[in-house]
Amino acid sequence: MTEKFNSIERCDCNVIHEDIVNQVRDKMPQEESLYDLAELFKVFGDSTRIRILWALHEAEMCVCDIAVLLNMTQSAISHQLRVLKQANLVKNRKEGKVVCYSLVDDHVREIFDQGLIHINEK
Amino acid sequence: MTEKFNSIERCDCNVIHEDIVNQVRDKMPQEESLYDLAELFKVFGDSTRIRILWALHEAEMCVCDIAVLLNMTQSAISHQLRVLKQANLVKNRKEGKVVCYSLVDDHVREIFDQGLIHINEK
DNA sequence: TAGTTATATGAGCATTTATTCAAGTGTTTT
DNA sequence: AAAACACTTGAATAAATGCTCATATAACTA
Repeated sequence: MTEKFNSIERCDCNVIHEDIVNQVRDKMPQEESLYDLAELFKVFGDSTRIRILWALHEAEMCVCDIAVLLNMTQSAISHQLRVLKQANLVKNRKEGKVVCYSLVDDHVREIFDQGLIHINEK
Repeated sequence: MTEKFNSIERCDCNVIHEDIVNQVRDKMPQEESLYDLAELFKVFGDSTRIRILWALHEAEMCVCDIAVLLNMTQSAISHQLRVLKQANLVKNRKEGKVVCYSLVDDHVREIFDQGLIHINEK
């Protein structure tokens, strides 16, 4: 939101390619959309969270089960589940003392798959 | 690779849900795949890089043009292009002094789209 | 050859982030 | 009621990260 109008030096290219740059500028989505998109991918950009998401894609699980599965502390898992929930990727359900987490929808799987396609094609 | 065998306390859940946890464990991809996947998404998880990728999806561009388009220094753009190249998302082509960058393939667009589907559905 | 242009790179700095630790909440069990 | 249990939360810390600044490189130009 804090648009900057600093002293980015222009070069000859900018003049030569002015039309191209302007065309691209017009086609770019609004700053906010791209920021949100980056925020979403940032959530996927951590191996702990990726592993949690993958696990939840297989089955609904409680915090302590995920902790044992990934061999990490409950606290660490709980912190990351919070991030995942804020990103609207997981939801939870209370069953007595236990809190069960699951995926909100199946987008996660599709995003995974796209990523894997890229990785497996190098 | 450095597998940890620390003192993650087991709870009653782990015993009750032992079968589920083991099933999920068996289905989980190898640690390395998920790590690579996280690394890929980490690259997408920055708004500068997302904006560069989006721009390159519209047109092949040189470093200084991208810098002007995004109103950032050439140095900052160059650093990020390096990250994108290491992730095998962009390639470059030298034309005299000028270095032109473009997308390696169209996976980027597909990964974008999956992300946008999720964002637009809250 | 000297100077300019376009880009790359390394060090430094400020910010973000993932985990740990300690303490707190709410539920169940004894 | 007290203790145990599953989980959450906030502060602290170490590591990672993005940008800036100065400098280096490589190609073009005068």
